[in-house]
Amino acid sequence: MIDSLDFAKVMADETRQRIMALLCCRWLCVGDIVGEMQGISQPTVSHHLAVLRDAGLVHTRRDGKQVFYSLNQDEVAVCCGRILRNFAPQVPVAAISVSE
Amino acid sequence: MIDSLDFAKVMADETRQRIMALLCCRWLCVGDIVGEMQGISQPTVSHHLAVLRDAGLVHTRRDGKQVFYSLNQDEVAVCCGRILRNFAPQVPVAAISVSE
DNA sequence: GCCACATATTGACCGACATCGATATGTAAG
DNA sequence: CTTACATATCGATGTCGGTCAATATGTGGC
Repeated sequence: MIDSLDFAKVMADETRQRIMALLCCRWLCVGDIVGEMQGISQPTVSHHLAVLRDAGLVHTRRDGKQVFYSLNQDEVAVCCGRILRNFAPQVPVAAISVSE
Repeated sequence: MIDSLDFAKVMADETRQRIMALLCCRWLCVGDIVGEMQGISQPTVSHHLAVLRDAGLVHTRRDGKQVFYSLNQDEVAVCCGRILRNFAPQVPVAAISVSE
């Protein structure tokens, strides 16, 4: 349960957002993530996964030697709801464009 | 029109979020903002207002010697919508808690 | 014009964090 | 239990950005 500030800090990194995009709607193990992130070392990916894990923004599952991650979309939605409540209280929910 | 990454970077600072909260639903001039932000100097406040202005997250109005700012809630909502679209596409909009 | 006030910009400093190589930990196979 | 592989942690380095004092710019009054 992170607040708006911590959520923003976690999101405020390009590498992390790339990893989040990779993990959206699917499970990937660390090795596969490293494979998709050209130019980023394994320790760096592992570091970012730890940040995301500590923030509760990813799900984790171990399978043998591999550890799989996937994005916790519900938590993302909760954090966005918190930002909207704090900083856009007068905008009707229906007006928030989610499609396209 | 900033993307998810720049939006997160702008939001990822406590001082900026405090200023944004002050400017939510009302106009304040720089002097009044400085007055509310104890421990933060006028140049620092001005710097953060410039960041918010460049990001399009505040409205600006000059009145004589004073410059007034207020939060651009619509832009906040647009940016949150973008995050939801990118990182929570499978969460129904109705499930996003905005109240309370 | 000059002065007083409000805000913005500049330049320097410092802390936070992203990144890496090296190494440690964990796990399964043989 | 040793080896090989997958992931995590450590320590060092470099960069980015928040902060301030000092100064510049802008605005209205006289």
